[in-house]
Amino acid sequence: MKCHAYNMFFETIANKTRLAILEALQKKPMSVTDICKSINQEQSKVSHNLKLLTECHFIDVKQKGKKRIYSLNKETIIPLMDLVKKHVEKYCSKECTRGKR
Amino acid sequence: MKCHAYNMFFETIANKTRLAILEALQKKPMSVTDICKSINQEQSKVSHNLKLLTECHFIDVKQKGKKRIYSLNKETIIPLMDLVKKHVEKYCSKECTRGKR
DNA sequence: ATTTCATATGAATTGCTATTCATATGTTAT
DNA sequence: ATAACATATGAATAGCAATTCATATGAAAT
Repeated sequence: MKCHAYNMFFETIANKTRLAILEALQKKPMSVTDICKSINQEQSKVSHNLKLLTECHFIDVKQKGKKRIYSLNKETIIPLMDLVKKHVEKYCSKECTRGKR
Repeated sequence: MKCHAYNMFFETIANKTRLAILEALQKKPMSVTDICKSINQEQSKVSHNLKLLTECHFIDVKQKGKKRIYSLNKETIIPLMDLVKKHVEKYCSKECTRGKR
């Protein structure tokens, strides 16, 4: 197992802001400004996190006028989220043993 | 999306030590001591991390004599790792753009 | 009952990541 | 060329998780 790559994969996805971005992009591709509005977060914060998501190839960008349109890499993210959903539904449905850490 | 549960799922798995434990348990169920030897880490560190993995139902325990045998929840972890493996092979094969953060 | 082996746990500290703020860069229209 | 909009980036700080160390708990053997 390429442990470093795996670790980076999970570390990148294991973040409230980045998860919110990924969720937002499931609906449709969006510009940075739109993402900010959609998840109600500050622009520089969003940009920093978009960078990490892009580097991990969870999302793609293309320039469109002065905007940069980010879109989801559905091939990976959708099945991944499905897996997690199943797990969460099975084990965390009622009460989650553990609170926020 | 139950964002908190998703976040906890990923945060729990996004850790060098815990990934190593999960990998070790893919071979076979093991006691704490065996895990320590297998991944070459200290006992209290391993125990703390086993707790988190257990709370997320990534692993199970059963008592056997004075040992506690931990085993992998293969139903979730194996397909998950397969997904990540594919992604990593596709996008991170040669050079990973990004170094350790 | 006590010792030994096995594991868990609490609390302090270390270490790292996320956010923030200020500013730079890039793109288009005028 | 300059202004206005859109996004990216660097650096400092804030915030949180990981590790460590000491110790407690638990199980079985003597």
